[in-house]
Amino acid sequence: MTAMNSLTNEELGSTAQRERRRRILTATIELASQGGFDAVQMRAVSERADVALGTLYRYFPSKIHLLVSALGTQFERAASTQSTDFVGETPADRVLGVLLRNTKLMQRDPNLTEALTRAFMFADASVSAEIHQVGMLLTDSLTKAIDPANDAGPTEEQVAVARVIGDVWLSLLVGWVTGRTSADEVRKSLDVAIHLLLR
Amino acid sequence: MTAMNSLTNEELGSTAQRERRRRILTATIELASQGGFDAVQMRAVSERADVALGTLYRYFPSKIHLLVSALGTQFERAASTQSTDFVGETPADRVLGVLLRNTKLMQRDPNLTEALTRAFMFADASVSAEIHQVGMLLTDSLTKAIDPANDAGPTEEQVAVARVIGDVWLSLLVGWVTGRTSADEVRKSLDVAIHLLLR
DNA sequence: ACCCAAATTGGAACGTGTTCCTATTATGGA
DNA sequence: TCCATAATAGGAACACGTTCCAATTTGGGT
Repeated sequence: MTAMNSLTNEELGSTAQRERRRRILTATIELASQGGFDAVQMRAVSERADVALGTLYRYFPSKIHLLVSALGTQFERAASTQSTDFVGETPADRVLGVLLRNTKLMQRDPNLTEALTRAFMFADASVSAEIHQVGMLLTDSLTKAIDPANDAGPTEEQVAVARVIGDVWLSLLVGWVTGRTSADEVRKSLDVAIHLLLR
Repeated sequence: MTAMNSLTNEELGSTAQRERRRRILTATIELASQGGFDAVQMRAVSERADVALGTLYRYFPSKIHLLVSALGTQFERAASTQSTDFVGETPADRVLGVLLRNTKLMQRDPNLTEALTRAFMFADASVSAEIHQVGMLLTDSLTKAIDPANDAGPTEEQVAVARVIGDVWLSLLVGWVTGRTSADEVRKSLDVAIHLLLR
């Protein structure tokens, strides 16, 4: 109970509380989607979610915690809706498929992506729990794309490669979000990096 | 004259102005080194550099511009003091050498690294000029490490590989700065990534 | 040496993230 | 049902990045 972590859905007792948490995250994503990082203002979130400002801070101890948690829920949703349909002969093709689909999804809502990505990158050590959860989701989906048939879990090497690819993807996403890399350059660089790493 | 970019040393007319700029960057690095990103407060920088707050903003239009520019000067200094002494037989060894040395340098001053890295990652499109400069310095030093004897400039492929390696390094640095990756993990992951990319 | 434009100073003011406090409301055990 | 405790509401207050302004200083051209 360190007041340092976001409250997860599981440790919330009553239905009303889970409902509050859901409203907060929904409001966050709506605001982010409309105006990006800057539009996610804590007062605005609390009003739209119909909670007091103090309550918002009890659920999420900072704007960054809030946004990274929102990113986590988005990733969970994405992971649950696409887990099994890998296309492609080679690991490189499948991984590229997964990442291009994710990239396209995110580029369809640039404001939301900007908000979530910048929060992720700006997060400090106090957000490591929330960050770690997102990192795991990403690495998992990549190792599965590398080796979909494997039930025994990925090898150390596969995890290492997946991590590197995830890192590259994140860097490229940051470049795109911050306007220094075009969508097309992201695709090309991703292609280059993946084929270098999975050959 | 869009007031959107940091003033570079070259476009500063008088000696007094160059001196002011130097004082500002020195103050920035000192404060960052002592207390990290949060300690670089614009009022504190202006006081320590003995410039008015408004002047500070005339030289650097935001805290992020200021920190990314400071990062640029650090990179320049590092690049000028180490440019020619590559050790190692293979490109992978030489690149690893360069990045491990840089990593060690940065890990010796964690607060400074935290401040500069987070600024770099948080920067938006308005900082692209400053960002681009840093990116060039990094990519250059990597392509030189890959192929030191080459006077004709790197190939497209070499640049692509260098960029990917730079991205991975930045992501790892962010992980370390935010406390989710240990220094040892950074070394190991770097080793893995480089040997995957340069083989 | 003088004048004008630009640069600098010093500080007030504003916006937004964060903290804090008191009054009120919900919750769970006796 | 009643009480003790926690949770929430409502909003003031504070910190720091940023903007703005009036007064002063600096520097270059004549």
